Amino acid sequence: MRDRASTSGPTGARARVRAELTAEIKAVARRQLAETGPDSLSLRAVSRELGMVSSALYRYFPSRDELLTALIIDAYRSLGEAAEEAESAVRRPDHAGRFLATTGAARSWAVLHRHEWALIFGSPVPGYVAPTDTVDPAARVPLLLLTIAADASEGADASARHTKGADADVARKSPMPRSVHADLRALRQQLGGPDDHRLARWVGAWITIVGTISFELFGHLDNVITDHDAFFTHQMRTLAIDLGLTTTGS
Amino acid sequence: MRDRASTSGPTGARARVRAELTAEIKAVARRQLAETGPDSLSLRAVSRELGMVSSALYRYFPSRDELLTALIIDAYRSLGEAAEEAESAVRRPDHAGRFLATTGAARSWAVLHRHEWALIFGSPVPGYVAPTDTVDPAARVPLLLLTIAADASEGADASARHTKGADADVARKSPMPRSVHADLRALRQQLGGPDDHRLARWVGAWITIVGTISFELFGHLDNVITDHDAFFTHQMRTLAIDLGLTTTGS
DNA sequence: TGTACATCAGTGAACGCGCGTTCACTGATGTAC
DNA sequence: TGTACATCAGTGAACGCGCGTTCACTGATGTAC
Repeated sequence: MRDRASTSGPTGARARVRAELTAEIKAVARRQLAETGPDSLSLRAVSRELGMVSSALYRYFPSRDELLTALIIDAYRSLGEAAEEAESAVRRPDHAGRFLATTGAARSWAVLHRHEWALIFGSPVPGYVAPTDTVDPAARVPLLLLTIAADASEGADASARHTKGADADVARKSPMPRSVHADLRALRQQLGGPDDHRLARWVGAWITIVGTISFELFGHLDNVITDHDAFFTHQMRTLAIDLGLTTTGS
Repeated sequence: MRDRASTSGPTGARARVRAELTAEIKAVARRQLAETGPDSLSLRAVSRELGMVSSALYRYFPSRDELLTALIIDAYRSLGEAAEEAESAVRRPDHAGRFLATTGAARSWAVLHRHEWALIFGSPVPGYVAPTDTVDPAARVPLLLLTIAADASEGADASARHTKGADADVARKSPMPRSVHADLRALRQQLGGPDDHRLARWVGAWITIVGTISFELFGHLDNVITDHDAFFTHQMRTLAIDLGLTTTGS
């Protein structure tokens, strides 16, 4: 299975085998996750499938929680990659297209990795506390959306100067409390992004995207909507409209 | 604790005591849920807290799953009541107010009953299949929202005839696939509601409401937004605007 | 190139725990006459 | 009103299962000289 006869890596053969087995453990755990759900993911079951004794896993992960953390980080990474790849295939000025590609890729990934989605966006696993290393991978898709937001609002600002479009935009702002302004300002200092009202809309959009995918995956669309795919796309198109995204750019 | 000395009910004292204990079991289970989460809710732990032997619970619930089902139904009911009560306190023509009261009440309920919220809107419990009795209670808040939608779109139709508002409305429609039309038609036949484009927006709104509450409760707002309450209200105001809701009616 | 020692992967048994569910049982409470 | 029987709540032991984690151990693989 694992061939240690191939070219010796820079860190030595032992280290390479170790990395491979670590990956294999995660792969098996991911597969089992796909059948059960985070709470019932068991080290013993994973070791059984690997043909090892359960205690052997402790050479690779100091505890069950650490394995969970590794899976969470991998899930965020995998989701982020899928979204980025889909988004990068769309021509830059097509803001709406980039948005739809991103959200569509996120949903497709979620449908293909239901329990991994549940692991990162579902109910928190009781007793498990996510360490800080999960923060960066978690921000990947939101960051991607913010780049679209930035590109789109540049265009909007330019065109607003000589159209009546700006009026409609202002009319669709709701009053924003000081505390929200402060939170958004802090957020913009970290990640960038457009002005507070637009930023709030984009944060809301991200929440809606996650919510729409979860709603479907957690079964709440059953017996209500049959064509989940078409429904999702329609919702995202509507969301794109509300975000003021266009297909051709400014 | 349970006094069987009071006036004998219509179904006999034994039945009354039985009903009381059933309620007590659910109450304890609910309390334990608040500490752990659905997966780790254990019949043995519940019986322990009640000072009974674990097998005694089987006089009241034929299995753990049935207890879970009872809790789910109760949760939907409790949420529905909270939302309806809040909504009914707002004067009828204030559509935006009714919307904000409903969503605010839903969030407040969720914050107060985090794990019950997770039970109904979080990741599905592995192996558990929700029976059909949960459908009606689950539809309560969505139905309430639809009554607001109906009232609001009546007003909108009336005013659209002699303002330019209708144009803006049309501009904010995205093309809708046949399959989605069909699904929405079926939905309207069951529950009523406005035309397909508006109905799609309201279904989307319900999904966004649930998603926004879950996003907060499941910890994804942590380290990003400090004032959760103000943030939620702002998001809902924005949503109300996108739904075309006004404060005074037509 | 060869030997001596240190490192590390994997074993197997054990600890101590919890779980859902079944079953034959004891008493107490209700019901019919 | 009083007795005889049926109903039902709750008991306690048991079945069979799974779990995370620790620990002393055996061998194999790598490293330093």
